[in-house]
Amino acid sequence: MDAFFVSVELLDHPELRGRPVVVGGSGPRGVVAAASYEARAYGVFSAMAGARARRLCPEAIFLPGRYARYQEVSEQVMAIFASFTPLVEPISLDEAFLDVTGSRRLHGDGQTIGRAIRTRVADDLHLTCSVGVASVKFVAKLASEQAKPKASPTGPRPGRGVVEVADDDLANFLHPLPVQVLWGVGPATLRRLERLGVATVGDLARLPLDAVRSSVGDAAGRHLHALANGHDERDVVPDRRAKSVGHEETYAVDLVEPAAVDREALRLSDAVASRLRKGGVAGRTVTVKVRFGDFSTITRSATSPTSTDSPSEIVGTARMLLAEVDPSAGIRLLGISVSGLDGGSAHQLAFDLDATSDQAGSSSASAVDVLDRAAAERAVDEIRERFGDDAIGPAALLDDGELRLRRRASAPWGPAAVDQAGVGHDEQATDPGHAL
DNA sequence: TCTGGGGTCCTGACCCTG
DNA sequence: TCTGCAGGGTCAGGACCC
Repeated sequence: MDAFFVSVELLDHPELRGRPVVVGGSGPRGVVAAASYEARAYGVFSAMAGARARRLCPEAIFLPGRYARYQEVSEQVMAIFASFTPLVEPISLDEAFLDVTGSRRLHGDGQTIGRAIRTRVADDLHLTCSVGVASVKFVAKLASEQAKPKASPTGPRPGRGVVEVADDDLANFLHPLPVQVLWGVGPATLRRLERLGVATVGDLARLPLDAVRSSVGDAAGRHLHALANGHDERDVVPDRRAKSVGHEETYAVDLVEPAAVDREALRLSDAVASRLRKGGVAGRTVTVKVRFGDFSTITRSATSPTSTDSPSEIVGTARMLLAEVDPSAGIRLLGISVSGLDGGSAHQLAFDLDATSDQAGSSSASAVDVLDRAAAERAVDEIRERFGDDAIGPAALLDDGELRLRRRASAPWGPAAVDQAGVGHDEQATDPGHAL
């Protein structure tokens, strides 16, 4: 999709068409999530710090971003893709690989299908997309980049819409491109490759494999060398399962008080657990991530013998891990994730759990406690299903009678506002909820 | 200059076990 | 019983993607 987040905003706010519009980057520590082609003409690009974007283009209109709305439109886009082939592999909200090998008899060749998809997306959703056609996934991705519109000082220049790279033209297409277009070449790998005299994909393709492996590592070396030579055996994989579920948040003002850190750990754990249960999965490894004011980042993790989707168990592990972290230097970002996922819902009872009702005064959890808690969590899920994510939550998150849960990605591009506790909150979450 | 959020994958160190 | 080794699991961190 072309400038997807911005295009959705323009769909809902047509009066902004033709003006420089930026999604994200409005807060003190936010970054740009998407920029309209008019804003790009000023040098504003995604992932740029909001402050820099405002300097480059002071007249730009900054919008906070509505993840749920983009998700909704994304589902409509993916449904159109799925009407051409069942083999759709989403790589983000606005991009997907489609294997149309088996659809050609019905819908025509790759170019024809690409044009038909563009027409459907334009007619049904009033959005534009660009299509790359190739027999190799990452080449198709690069071709789609070349098919996109381009920003210019006089306004957006339309792209070609569909670009196909034939198999016998792979080398001609790939080799002149800068090596950083390859998936897996970021700033660190680029520096290493530059030391080998590599500037283009062709330079990399001509190097001996062993030289590349010794420079960037075995796995990355093999992968990049194969890509540079146009080899990519990866199939289009629909229904890819997540391997971890996590939440992290950057705060408008660094957290320094242990109580504030604890409260945020509870909030994040609750959100993660809720998503695990929604996805029907549970995980064994809890990881906490802490980024300090100087941007140094540490992670700490612990793996338990049994998997969990319980907020109390996740926050318990997170608290244990955070006990080793001194927040006095200021915590800029806190994150909690759960990995080692398997099918959730069923609760494995550990041997140290009492199989009978817990005795009064005993500090150990009984099997009955666990089952009661699971029932309570199911009830919470049902309430959230009916009344929204912010309808119910841990009492410890009550703030002046208002429950502030701020769930998945409601402020995905940085903090927007600051309250007295120094914690940025989502401006959309205004309805007081009910605490547990 | 200032660096979000949600992920995946890889590497190396370390520990445990057979 | 001790030692060396290989393999697997865990943990922490880095790099990268959209």
